[in-house]
Amino acid sequence: MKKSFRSSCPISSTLDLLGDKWSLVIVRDMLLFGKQTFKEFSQSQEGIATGILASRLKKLETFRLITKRKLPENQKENIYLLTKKGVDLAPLIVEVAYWGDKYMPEYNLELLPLKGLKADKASLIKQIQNNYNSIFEKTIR
Amino acid sequence: MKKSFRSSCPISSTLDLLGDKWSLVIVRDMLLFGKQTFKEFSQSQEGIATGILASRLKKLETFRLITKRKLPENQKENIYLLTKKGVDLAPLIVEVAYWGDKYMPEYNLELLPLKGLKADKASLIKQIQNNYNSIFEKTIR
DNA sequence: AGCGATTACTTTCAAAGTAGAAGCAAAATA
DNA sequence: TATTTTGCTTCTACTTTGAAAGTAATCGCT
Repeated sequence: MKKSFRSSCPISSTLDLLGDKWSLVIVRDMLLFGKQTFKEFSQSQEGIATGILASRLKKLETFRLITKRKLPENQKENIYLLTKKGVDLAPLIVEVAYWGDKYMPEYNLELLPLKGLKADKASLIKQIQNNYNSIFEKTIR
Repeated sequence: MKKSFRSSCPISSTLDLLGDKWSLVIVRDMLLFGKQTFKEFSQSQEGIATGILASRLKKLETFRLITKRKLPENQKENIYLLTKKGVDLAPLIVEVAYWGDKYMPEYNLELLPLKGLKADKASLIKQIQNNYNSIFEKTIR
């Protein structure tokens, strides 16, 4: 895994970390679809290869956007959860979704969790984050 | 140039187009630093290779995020300008900058055009877009 | 008009990254 | 105990990237 950053610019540094085709898709699946396990991620619409999925999960864990743990009642599955650093990507993801929905309509028809909520961006972000936090609570306790 | 999209999700489709390490750096340079020519882009802090720069400009032009033209008084330089579709990436870029500034402080020390403007995100976006529009007007007329 | 410098690329090629398939060990289930 | 599930790793082919060098058109100077 490469860990070098091209410059001291926060934009290019963020792109060094997340600027690939898969990292934010994984975060999307966690934040909007509540996915938590390797298997769930590997079944995304986009069809991520398991090797790439493994390397991306490792990178996100290394940079503390997600945590990996096992639940006491299940020693087989790993549970991946977003940290605050990861949940704080919600505004960025929402902006990506808005721009994509506006400018790539030929390819995008439905993104279920965001439907009918376009009026108020700030409350949409809040709702996504609150929803994730309740999933998080439900999972770890 | 690949033109295929993995799914009908606006997030993954946007990442198919812009999810690489360079496209948004070029948009940043146009939007925040007013860069307009191949030479100016090739002199970014991050040191983009000319081959990659050429391919990214072509892609951005193909998808109509930027336009390429020559000014009557200079047949040598190409002038690249953002379209509305490109300027509308301002909110996304601002979110990337905010997240990076918050979570990668060890690498990011200054991004000049955004300094001291963190209080009000919406007006920052507006200011960036208005500023770009005035650069645009100044250039083409 | 001639000449070197500048600009905007293109080409080349090795290195790195990606994608798909198969393999495998540990844990859970039958 | 045998089979399935889960979470990977490994393998191989293919694609993309990055650094350097090359090229053609235009410009600026004399």
